[in-house]
Amino acid sequence: MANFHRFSNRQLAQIFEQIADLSEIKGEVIYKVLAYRRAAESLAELNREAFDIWQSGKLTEIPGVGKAIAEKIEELFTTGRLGFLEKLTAEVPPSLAELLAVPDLGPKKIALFWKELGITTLAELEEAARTGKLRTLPGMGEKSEARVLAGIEAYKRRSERIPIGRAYPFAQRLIARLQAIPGVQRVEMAGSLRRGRSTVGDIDLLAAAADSSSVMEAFLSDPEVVRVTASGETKSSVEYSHGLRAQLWVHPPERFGTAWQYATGSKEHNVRLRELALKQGWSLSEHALSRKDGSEVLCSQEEEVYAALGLPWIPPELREDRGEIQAALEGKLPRLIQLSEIRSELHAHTTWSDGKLTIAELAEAARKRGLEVLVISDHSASLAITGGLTAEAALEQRREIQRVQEQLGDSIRLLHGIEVEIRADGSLDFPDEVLAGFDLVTASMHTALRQPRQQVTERLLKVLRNPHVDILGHPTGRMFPNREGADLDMEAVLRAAREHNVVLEINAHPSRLDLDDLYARRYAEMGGLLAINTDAHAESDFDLLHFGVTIARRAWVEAESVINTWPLARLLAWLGARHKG
DNA sequence: GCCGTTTTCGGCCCGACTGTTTTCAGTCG
Repeated sequence: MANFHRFSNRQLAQIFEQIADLSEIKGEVIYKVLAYRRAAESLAELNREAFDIWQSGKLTEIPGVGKAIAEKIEELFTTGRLGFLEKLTAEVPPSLAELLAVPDLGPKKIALFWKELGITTLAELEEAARTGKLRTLPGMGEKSEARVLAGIEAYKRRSERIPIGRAYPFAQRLIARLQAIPGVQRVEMAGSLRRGRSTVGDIDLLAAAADSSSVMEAFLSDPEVVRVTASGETKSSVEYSHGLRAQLWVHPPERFGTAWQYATGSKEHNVRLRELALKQGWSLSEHALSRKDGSEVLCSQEEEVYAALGLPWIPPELREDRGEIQAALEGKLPRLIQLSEIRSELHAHTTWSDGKLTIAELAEAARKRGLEVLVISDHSASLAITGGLTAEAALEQRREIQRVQEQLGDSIRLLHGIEVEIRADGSLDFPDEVLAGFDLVTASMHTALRQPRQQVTERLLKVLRNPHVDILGHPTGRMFPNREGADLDMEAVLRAAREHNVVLEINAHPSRLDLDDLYARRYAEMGGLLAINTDAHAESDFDLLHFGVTIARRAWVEAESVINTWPLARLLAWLGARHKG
């Protein structure tokens, strides 16, 4: 048995990203650079291990991976090294790649600074800019030099990508302000925020107005704006005091459809769409669909853009160049789950552990939102910080739930669940006979997430074999922005969950969003069932449900695969069948 | 370097904004 080097998808993606960066600075043909970059992106969002795909001899089936890149991946797996990259880094100092992340610095300028001034690091670049050396270079002037310094500062204070839970409410406030401006017909979110990515780089907004000047001015002069990074007639960008950035496009209402389609992206989706347009004799831009003779077709609605290309409207959550255009061409787009189809909350906490509401208050909050079923599922004892339940307390809680149910009548159905703690050794807080008493058992990990891959994977496999476990809660344990999830062999976890018919949770809290869209898609494709839960600890948490639904939509998931969409009778029948088996 | 219901060779999205090189290159999304 050969000793292979098991690079993760992420490691492979980083390697090809580095090749792309250094090749670009070197001045390599741009299409090679783009090919490496596309392969890197493709690897990064693969929902299976490239290593496994290599072992089955199917590397070139990965989009963007052809013969040359497949050979490089194979070299990495078999030797642990890549001769091509070693040659490249001998030629182009690898420290230059970091400079590409500085705003307004691209490969051409970086190559210029390197070749003319020998600059290879950020510190050297800053020094050269401060001492006026950059302005002497061809194509550079005082303003460009100042721009480099500003870029370096922006890079240093640059926040990481923003969790959607933070960006979304801020975007809503911005929209409300802009909508109040006379002449503005409509303001919408665009970009990765509209596509529902878990983190966003900046907030993209699009306004419809015949005349852009007043809305642009309002956008730029907002009291929270600390810096204007671009300002034009149709597009402006700003930075706010708390580090968020936003970008606003303004287009006339009759062109809103093409503009919104463009501003929503993703870039890759747009590229594919424009390629398709070209094949059909169109040129597609944010302004219009145009023919070669210069004639234009204007679209005020997005649907018209897609329809002109012979496609059904593609929901924004799918626009990631993950096969959605092909599916649309074939009429095989999924009928994505919608927020309104959710009937039950299966994971919520009360004052019996670390929740803020009593059972009655929680039930009322759920009922007010139209939920038909609420599973009370507090923490179990070993998660001491939450004041988790002992087996005795759980029995007491069950009686309390029954009492509250009697008061509520049939306005909402309460079930008694538990979020039982998965201990470090993979055992659960409660013995089987206690677990058997609950209507629904969710098992979750909160501690010892840093265990080595094999250990933490085994730990979950053991849990999944337990017939009392119905749902695996927030499977990886990740938390935005700081805590990485456990280093799981996800393929093994998904297979085991499927084998034992365990439901995987998409935890809707914006700091979790766990499972993520890639693995949720994989699990649904395997025929597995999902649950979308808010993990509510307070009343307002119920309103975070849409974030979870968005993850499911990004995962191409239909309502049928999500048990929260099932009517009570079906849910109970399913639970009953599980617990008998 | 990848890819193929117009191509196994010859393509590979499109436009705004900025600064500098007075007609365009670089960067970005």
